[in-house]
Amino acid sequence: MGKISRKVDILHAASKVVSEKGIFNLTLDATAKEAGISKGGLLYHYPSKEALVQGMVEHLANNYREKISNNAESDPVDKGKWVRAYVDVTFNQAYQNKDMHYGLLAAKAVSSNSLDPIRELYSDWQYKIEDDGIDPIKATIIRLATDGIWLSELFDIYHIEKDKKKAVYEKLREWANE
Amino acid sequence: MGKISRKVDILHAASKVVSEKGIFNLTLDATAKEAGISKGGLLYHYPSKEALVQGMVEHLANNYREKISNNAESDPVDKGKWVRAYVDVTFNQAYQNKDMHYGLLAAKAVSSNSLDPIRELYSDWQYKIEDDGIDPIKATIIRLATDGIWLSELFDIYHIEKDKKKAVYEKLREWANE
DNA sequence: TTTAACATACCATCTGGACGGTACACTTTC
DNA sequence: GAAAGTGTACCGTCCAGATGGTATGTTAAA
Repeated sequence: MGKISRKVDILHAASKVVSEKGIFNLTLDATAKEAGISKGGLLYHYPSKEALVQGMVEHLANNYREKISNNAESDPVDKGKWVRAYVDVTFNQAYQNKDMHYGLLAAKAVSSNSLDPIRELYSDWQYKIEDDGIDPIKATIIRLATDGIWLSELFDIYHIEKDKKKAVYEKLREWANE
Repeated sequence: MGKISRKVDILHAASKVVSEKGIFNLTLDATAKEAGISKGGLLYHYPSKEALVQGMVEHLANNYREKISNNAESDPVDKGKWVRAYVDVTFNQAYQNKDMHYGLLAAKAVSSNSLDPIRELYSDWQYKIEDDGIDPIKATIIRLATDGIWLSELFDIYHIEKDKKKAVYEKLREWANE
């Protein structure tokens, strides 16, 4: 897209490779080709495959963190705002560049440390969600159900239908207000 | 363990490799070594890497299907029995040979078709859960939350604490009775 | 003219899997 | 009942191809 950040373009290219061809085909060659540069050019920006995957995870984590923060902070009601933000962003906003989730798949494959930024995010959210003014177990369940949707979709084991997804979304939102 | 089924031993060995060393190190050599046989011997039982992974997924799917069926059929109360069976088995029984879940990770990496047995299971359960005598959306949420736990654990992005897990379990069971 | 942003050529290593054997338990044939 | 044949369960070696990464250009902007 923009010429400003070729690095982000490369990240998108890598995600596309993973989503279309699987983790085993996330090679430097394939990523470079998808990004329209040579392998040398790719290695200039990301000096190793691990660095590339790290970049994917960090980009995803930063985007996600920012979106949820914005959402929670602009919520007029205090009680349950983090739970609502989590549900809202995951259901409605994160799916636009859903391909970026594939960075997690790659990270899980490459090395265990690569997932650290996401783990940190999660433990942070869990803390906020449990202190959100609603029953913490209920809040946790709402969060887990939300995770269940995107994880099973990322994993490709279960794709929920649009209508059902909307109904689930509405019920979860309802619970986040009680 | 038993000498009866070397094939199952091999499957366990492969799962162990994935869980300990990651998907990229699931090689025929590593699996053979872990199983205590040679590569040639391994290839006798599973003629290709894809066949090995296929074996892992099928084994997991069969075990899971059987456990849930037994659980549901022995439930004295009809209403909500499939939802309860799903929650019960996933929380309390599937975690004994949790390592087998790593077959899914391997399958996702190797080829898209390898996951078919699990997809079939899932669509089957979804059907039963929606026709279980309780509100289908609520039933779906219970199921999604259950998935959220094991998927995020498998993915290694969020590990729920024991106490919290128990509390979640009890609340989900409670909802499955309403 | 220096430096950022690439491209090209090349190498060392790893991996799947094909293949030729081996050991041994059955079974059939004579 | 011994010899010959047959199927099962392995072992160890070899190799073509793919892959991550290095080393060394090249070009265009500042």
